[in-house]
Amino acid sequence: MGRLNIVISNTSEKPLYEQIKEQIKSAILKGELKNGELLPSIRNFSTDLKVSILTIRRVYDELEEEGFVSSQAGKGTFVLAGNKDLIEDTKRMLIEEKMIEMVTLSKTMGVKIQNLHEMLDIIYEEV
Amino acid sequence: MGRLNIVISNTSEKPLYEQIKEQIKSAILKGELKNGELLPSIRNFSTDLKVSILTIRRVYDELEEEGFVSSQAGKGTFVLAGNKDLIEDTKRMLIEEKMIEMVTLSKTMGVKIQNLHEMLDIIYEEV
Amino acid sequence: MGRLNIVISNTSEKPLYEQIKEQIKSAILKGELKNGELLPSIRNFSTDLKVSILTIRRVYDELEEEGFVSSQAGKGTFVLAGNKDLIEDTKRMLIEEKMIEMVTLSKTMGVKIQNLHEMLDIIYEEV
Amino acid sequence: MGRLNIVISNTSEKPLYEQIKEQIKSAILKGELKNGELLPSIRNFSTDLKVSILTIRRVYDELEEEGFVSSQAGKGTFVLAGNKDLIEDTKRMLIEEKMIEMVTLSKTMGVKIQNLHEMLDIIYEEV
DNA sequence: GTGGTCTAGACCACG
DNA sequence: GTGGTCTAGACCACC
Repeated sequence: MGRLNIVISNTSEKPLYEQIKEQIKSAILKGELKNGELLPSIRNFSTDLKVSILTIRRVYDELEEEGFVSSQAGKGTFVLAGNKDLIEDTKRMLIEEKMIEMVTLSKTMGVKIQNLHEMLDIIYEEV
Repeated sequence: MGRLNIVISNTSEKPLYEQIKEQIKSAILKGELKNGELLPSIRNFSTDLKVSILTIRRVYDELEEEGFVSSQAGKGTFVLAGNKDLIEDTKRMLIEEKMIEMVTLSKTMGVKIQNLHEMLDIIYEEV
Repeated sequence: MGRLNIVISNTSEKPLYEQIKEQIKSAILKGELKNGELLPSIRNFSTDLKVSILTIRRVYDELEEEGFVSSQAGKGTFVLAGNKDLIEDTKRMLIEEKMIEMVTLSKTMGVKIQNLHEMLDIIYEEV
Repeated sequence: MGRLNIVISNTSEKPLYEQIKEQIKSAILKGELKNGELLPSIRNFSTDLKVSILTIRRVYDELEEEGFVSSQAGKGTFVLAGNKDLIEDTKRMLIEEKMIEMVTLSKTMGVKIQNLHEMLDIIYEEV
């Protein structure tokens, strides 16, 4: 399968299942995980990541609900990256969401659009 | 005192104390609450907002810890907006934080800086 | 609260969480549970129904996801029946779904529409 | 033999054996498979459909149990469509089952019989 | 008190 | 082997 490096932070305030879920989703969106690829079995994955089976199950359940994977009893859990629209829409949606938060905050504080463009250039270089 | 309209949403997933705290902080950053202004007493405030006294106490405690207000026994809780650096730094920090999140996400998805500038203009108009 | 009689069948092939979920949803759709009503706490409910806490949690989680209830830490789980469109759409959708299954089956077996109308009248009287 | 086009969906949530079984049963009920016809051998069938021999064995076993086929060691598996009553009863039973589900649901939601007749006409046209 | 998250097991149907 | 469901506990933040 494609590379799948999951990093779990115990100090993060985010739930484990959400951290794992986001990283898998991100790997699909970035194209690192391709259509039809088999994800690790629930048991193996939970052993590798040292988390409960239920945590991984929740990850797979929610990813399936959102249309990114398909789980089949007796077979495993597969990546569904065939739906290009879903992939692209999700990308744009995620970015827009963050940008709206930032712009809303900026406006309430009286920050001008020019300053934001400048900040954007600087930050895009740095990160 | 300056304008201080607190809106509490029971359907929000954010804790009550955080909603209240953010709105007070925002009012200070926007300059609606000026240096030295007296905030409502814990008792009055909790009555007005129909929340527990403990909730307001937590709000004031955390705001004091962050340096935005000062509580003095027997006198009340005052706004500390005199420290211009704190105010400006806090503004920039909050915005930068959001922008870094967004840019990081965009880069992992291969979105170009031009597209972000375009999105920024559009969203700045809309929100 | 409104009446909330949950009947669990251990012999049903349906998962427990689905049986419970459907009965709550049905009670909301029938108007037996009104907007704003407080559902039993997860702990009490699981004790009453003699099922695991996790099972009830899953019920509430999915009902929240579908927009029928709202859970708030420290407060409880409330009925959201205010959205009339959601309620009516859900009703029609559920019935349509079943009817499409039936009609599809009937057509593949060469059953005429007249026969279906007759069966419908008979069954509507009986059940 | 009569026409026997089996379509297997890997994304369906239904077990493979059930998908295959239903399609054979449906072909018998529709008259596409006639009395006495020889079904493919377990070995050939499993090769054609690219499924396990165990899966086909289960299909034939259950169909035999329900009286739709007869397996004879050394000869093969034959369609039993001679029993007209079984065929017709099965048809009506399957449809009735679905219709009862739908009507029960409709009644609990206060839907009138007229509306059901109207929906029936519309759906019969569309599907 | 409440829900939100997590663990460490288990049994089942399916392939 | 796989995922689907379920149990019986636990700790946390919030109110």
